[in-house]
Amino acid sequence: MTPSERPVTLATVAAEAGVAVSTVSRALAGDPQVGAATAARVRALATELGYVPNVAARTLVNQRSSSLGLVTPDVTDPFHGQVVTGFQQRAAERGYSVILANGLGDAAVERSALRELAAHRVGGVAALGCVLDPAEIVDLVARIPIVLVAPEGPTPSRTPGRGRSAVPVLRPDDRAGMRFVVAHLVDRGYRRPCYVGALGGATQQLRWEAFAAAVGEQLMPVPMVYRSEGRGTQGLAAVAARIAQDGADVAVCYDDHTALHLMDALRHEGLRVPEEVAIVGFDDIPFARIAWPRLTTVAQPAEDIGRRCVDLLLASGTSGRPARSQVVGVELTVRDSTPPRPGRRSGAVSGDRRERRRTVP
Amino acid sequence: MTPSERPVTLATVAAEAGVAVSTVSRALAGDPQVGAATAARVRALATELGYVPNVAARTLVNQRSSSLGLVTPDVTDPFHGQVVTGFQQRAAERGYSVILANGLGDAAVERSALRELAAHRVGGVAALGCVLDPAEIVDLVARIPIVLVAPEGPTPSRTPGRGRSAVPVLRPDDRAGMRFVVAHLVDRGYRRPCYVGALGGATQQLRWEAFAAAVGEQLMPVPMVYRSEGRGTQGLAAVAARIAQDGADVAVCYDDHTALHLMDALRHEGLRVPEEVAIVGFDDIPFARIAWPRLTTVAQPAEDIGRRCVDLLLASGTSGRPARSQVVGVELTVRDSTPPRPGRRSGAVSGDRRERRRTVP
DNA sequence: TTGTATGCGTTATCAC
DNA sequence: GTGATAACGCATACAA
Repeated sequence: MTPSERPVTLATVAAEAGVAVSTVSRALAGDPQVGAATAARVRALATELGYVPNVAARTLVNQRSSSLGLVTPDVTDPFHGQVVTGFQQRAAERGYSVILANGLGDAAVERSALRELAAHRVGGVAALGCVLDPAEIVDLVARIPIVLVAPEGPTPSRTPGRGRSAVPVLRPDDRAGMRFVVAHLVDRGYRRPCYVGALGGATQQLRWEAFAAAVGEQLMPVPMVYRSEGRGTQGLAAVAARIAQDGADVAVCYDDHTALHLMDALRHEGLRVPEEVAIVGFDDIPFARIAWPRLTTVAQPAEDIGRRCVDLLLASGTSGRPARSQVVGVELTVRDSTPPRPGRRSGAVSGDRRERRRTVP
Repeated sequence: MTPSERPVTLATVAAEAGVAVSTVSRALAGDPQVGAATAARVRALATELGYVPNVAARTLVNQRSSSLGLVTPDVTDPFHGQVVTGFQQRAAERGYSVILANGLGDAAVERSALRELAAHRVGGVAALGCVLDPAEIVDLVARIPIVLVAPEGPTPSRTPGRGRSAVPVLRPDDRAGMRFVVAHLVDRGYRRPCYVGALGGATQQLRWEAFAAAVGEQLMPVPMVYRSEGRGTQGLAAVAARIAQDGADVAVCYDDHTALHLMDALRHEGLRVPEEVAIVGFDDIPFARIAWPRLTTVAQPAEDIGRRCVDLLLASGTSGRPARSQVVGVELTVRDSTPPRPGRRSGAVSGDRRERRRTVP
């Protein structure tokens, strides 16, 4: 209201109210020790003067900040965007701000992002799809609670879900997801599946392995694997051409983004989707639902993952112990990109949407 | 490296190096006044001890923080996501962190978000699609530089582009965009356009007005207007049904999100897109390119808008004057959702790759 | 070239 | 109940 030249602090309010700064601090903090009359007077004066607390000062004296750090490769990716939304919401609910840092999938950028967050003395850091070595990550953030979501860096020990590794990791249940997918494809009469993904990331590797294992369990023929180069449709043009040649009847993709681009590339190649080649994705991003054909995919609870990160971080901050790694449950969302294969008996499921769920320890 | 019990500060390094804190501070800041030898020794010691500067303390003494605030309705929206990415990148380039706050299109949430940013004493605030009254916004952030991107709140004065309003605003050039669209539609032989949007926002209103004006300039018949209720396909089902009834040959949509959902709804209604109803979007989000048919749309330079916000904010911070409002240029991206209308001569538009494929029911 | 001292705005620990 | 005061970690004007 009244635009004052100098910023209004506790001292300003104290002077105006004729009390000490400590009293103002207590009154504004809701300390029951202060008299009801003074408290009311001070509070009224504070709002009137437009007092706004200074978090920097507060952080300094409290030795702990009211912000959490979130590093993500790219907010533009819908899946990451949803995680960010969930993280942001839950953080706000618990009185925390969010400092967002993009890693861009680049080690150097991620490093400086983490350093920055460490400098902010944030109450915790969640890192999505980090390419850095987990060991280096814990080193960078020092003693700040951290949680890794589907890290892409080198895996320190291949004991997923069992022994407690030094750094807590959240991962979708790729095994279960791919089992759902393969069971669904068998049920719908598909016989020649192939897999489409890129190279490099740990998640890429794990997901492919999960698919291969599921295919083995169902005694399906060993699928072809196609590696896309770079993101976008152009990288998938070559893949589409080879799929057309090899005659796969369904392409299981690393994620929805790949799946949607593959659809586009396949059509460009003259193939009809899903009549000639069916498609399966992973993530269930919002656009999977309005693509044409609507995409059958494995749904990850993206926003929930974001929320869970906040809870883990805050719990870890108060307990002092690092959180435990978790496997996040997934569901199969059946849509129109995997119709029943003609000439095969399909399971007597008439509806087009069905969700199965399975929880994992 | 060496996990110390107490956090390592300037004092820690100073004690270890046998110099004063001020010397360490200067050495680490790259002050040429300190001796080369001491500087090197101090710097080595700092990294060895794992010293990380404390931004809270730095902010407190500098009276200005090295963070910028960004409030957005929802990061999940691809357009906003891209703006966030650009903002984030440019901020990092200039040594700033980004505090992200979701407004969720709710006045109360936005209010507390802005209050939070004010408490952080950020160096500037960019607000995307804020529903709050601009007057209240400037009041909330006090003397912090601010820029509004396509605000949805009540417009204080209808003098777009001319007189300097109190708060700087960035807006896409809806007029130009819609002129491009209508010219393109006329050229392709469309005669019965309609407009699909929602109610409420200022941007909604301005965009519709821009479209109506462009239609008038081209002497096209006055278009039907359909208002969708809520987001998503369900809200557009009724619209699709009425479009089928009324017989429009092209639907110009408020944004790509609406356009993509409308495509889905129209197909659900049994209409073929784009053969029976063509579609035009606005924004050019990444998925516009891989939708089927690929979406003709007006491209906004989303990431550039984000970057520009940072520059405006920082310039405003140093100059002390608020930035000037700007109109952001847009381009028409012609894809497959607006093919030449059969039976009409279409202008010999060359250079646009267009791919016509048969529709699969 | 380096050290000393002060203050940034808050909270917390004392005394009154 | 309330007031004075000491930190918190850092940058800087000033002294040496």
